[in-house]
Amino acid sequence: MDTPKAKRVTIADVSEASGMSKAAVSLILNNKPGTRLSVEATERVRAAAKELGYRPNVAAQSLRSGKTRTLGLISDQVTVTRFASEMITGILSAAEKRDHTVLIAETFGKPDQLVEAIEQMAHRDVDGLILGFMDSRRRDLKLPQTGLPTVLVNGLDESPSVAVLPNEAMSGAQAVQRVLESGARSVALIGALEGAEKDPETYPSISRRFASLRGALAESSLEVLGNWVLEDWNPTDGYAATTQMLAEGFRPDAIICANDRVAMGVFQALAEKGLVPGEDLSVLSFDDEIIASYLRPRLTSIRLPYEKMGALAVDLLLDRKLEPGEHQIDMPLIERDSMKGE
Amino acid sequence: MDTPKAKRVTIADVSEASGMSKAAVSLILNNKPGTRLSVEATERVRAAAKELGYRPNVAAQSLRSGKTRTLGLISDQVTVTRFASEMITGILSAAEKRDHTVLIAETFGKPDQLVEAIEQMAHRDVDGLILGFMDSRRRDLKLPQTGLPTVLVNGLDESPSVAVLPNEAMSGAQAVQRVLESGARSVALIGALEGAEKDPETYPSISRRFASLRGALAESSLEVLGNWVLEDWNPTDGYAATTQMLAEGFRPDAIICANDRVAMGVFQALAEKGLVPGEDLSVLSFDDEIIASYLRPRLTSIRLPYEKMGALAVDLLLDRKLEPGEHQIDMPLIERDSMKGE
DNA sequence: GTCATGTGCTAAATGCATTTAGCGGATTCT
DNA sequence: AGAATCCGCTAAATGCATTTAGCACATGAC
Repeated sequence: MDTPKAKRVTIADVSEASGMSKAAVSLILNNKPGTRLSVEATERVRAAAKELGYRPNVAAQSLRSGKTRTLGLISDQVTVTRFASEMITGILSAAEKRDHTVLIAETFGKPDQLVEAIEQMAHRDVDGLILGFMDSRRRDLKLPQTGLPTVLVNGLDESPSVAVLPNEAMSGAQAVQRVLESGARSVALIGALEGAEKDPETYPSISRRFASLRGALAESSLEVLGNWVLEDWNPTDGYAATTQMLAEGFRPDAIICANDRVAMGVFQALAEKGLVPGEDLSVLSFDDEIIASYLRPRLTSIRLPYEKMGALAVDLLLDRKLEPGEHQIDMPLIERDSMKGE
Repeated sequence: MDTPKAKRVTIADVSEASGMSKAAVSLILNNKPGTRLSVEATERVRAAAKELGYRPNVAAQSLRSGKTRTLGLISDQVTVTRFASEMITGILSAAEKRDHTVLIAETFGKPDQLVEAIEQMAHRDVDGLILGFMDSRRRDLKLPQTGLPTVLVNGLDESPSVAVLPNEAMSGAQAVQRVLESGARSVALIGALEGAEKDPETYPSISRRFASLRGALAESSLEVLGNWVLEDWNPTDGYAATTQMLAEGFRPDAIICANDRVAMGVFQALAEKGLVPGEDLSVLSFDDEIIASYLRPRLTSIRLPYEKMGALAVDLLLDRKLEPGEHQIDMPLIERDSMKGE
């Protein structure tokens, strides 16, 4: 029908072409140490392999070795926010560097889909599993016992596990530092989430972010204006809090926002009063979502380093660094136009 | 070291446990038609397989059949915008429905990386290839001859190929229809891209979007105000055009924006003049990126249906519908708060 | 009773790469 | 010279599922 039977080149073909046995070919092409094959033989084989365009059959290799050179990524959400995509990018490039490929599945946050996906992956004999989460809660994952080496990215399990998290313990201090450099004397903190902040076991990232923030604030000379607790971290929430704050007569030199979506609402409220971030006051935020660069002026934000987190997960898996515990990645401050000073 | 040798359950184990041959087990478990095995035998085998938790070894199956039940997705960008993620979601669920898994690679738009990725995928014996693009230009892809069935999503090749595109030929008419329903008499079209609009061969989506828009506008009773050509489709461009438009005294009943990023800039310019979309005038946009729902008021937008496009690509591949040509997916209008009427 | 069919099932080949045990010849040691 | 060692290389086993050819027995036709 199609091409006249584009037969696959196998090791047998290379063996025949080079006049050596299949065993010799395999030994040579895999650079096995301790073998005693002659230089000419080695060269003949390599030449023949190249000539024929030989590529070992991955299925056959897997069948023999039990290894697939494939990693599984199971994410709760691929679709929303820049995070999942960036994590995927990090994982993809790290895996490619080490000659592995990546199988992807998505659970939409449903526990049974997670189990299903894990079993799928186990069935496909992946060499390791990465579980990615879009919000870093601690969950009771109830992972099926597959024996697969597993790393969680941006999440924790009730059971001990290997986890990669953003270094939120430093993030707040960094923010306060930058606010001080802006020359501010007073600051408003918009976006505490009451439940989350007081439950560090369940919400490691949020609680650490705020603990770090409040600790640094307390040690600083900054005057903290009001206490702006939100229901949620959406633009509407930031907008409402800021409108209220301005109506109550507060006029901070700087605003620290819980995240970029909150900051977006803050920007809108400020714009309505003719206040321009970066000129009339400073605004600093967390996460560095895509909207941070869309906003006018562009938003300075402390970035969630998903790409590096994904890459580290791959390395941990492939280097067999699998003692349960947390690995943390620093969060860089992405300087744009919403902060005064510097 | 680990578990005491968690040996894999093979077909031989099932064979032994059920007292039937391996051949019989394979025949039964695969529901081969035309076989004449007794009902009791069939049941014994199924019971044994279930009991032991037998799962066929994928590598062995692939080795035998030459099929891997794996699809390759190569995307130029996973990281930016919601599109790639959504395409991945569509592909993932469609593939899962048909019991296939998906291998993913990213090229960052670099042609040599594309070739590299395709060869990787071919080497891994994927059953089909999906090439995803974030902006739908026609490109000279120079695909290596792998013989792999291939579908392009949101892109075209110079050579004939199977492609899935959004149905932009309808999108403009739909937009104009909605603007008429809003009760508008006049409209401004913000965001023509001169080069792209006049080069339908290279920019099928943009040119069709605008051709459709202009055609429908000409047939309608609407007065079209000004001609707002942009350099690029970023918030800044939309902001600048709108500011200028308002300064020149234009005051359209409705604004149609080239895409959501442009609309974001339009919103900012309107806000500065105290104009509220959905109340003082209507704003309609294209793409339905995440920011569309972040904006205040939330932006009504005609959606790029990436998820369905991805899913269709999978079906085309698995159904072997591979005659070169275009498949189009309708673009739904996502109603939110920025349009009057209805 | 004999030949032809039908029935239920299995042995063995196959796909491909990897790895171990070991063969035959050359060299070195005693 | 005979034994021990080394060298360069290969035959064959292995991993697992699928599929084809065909075996042994039962049933039916004449």
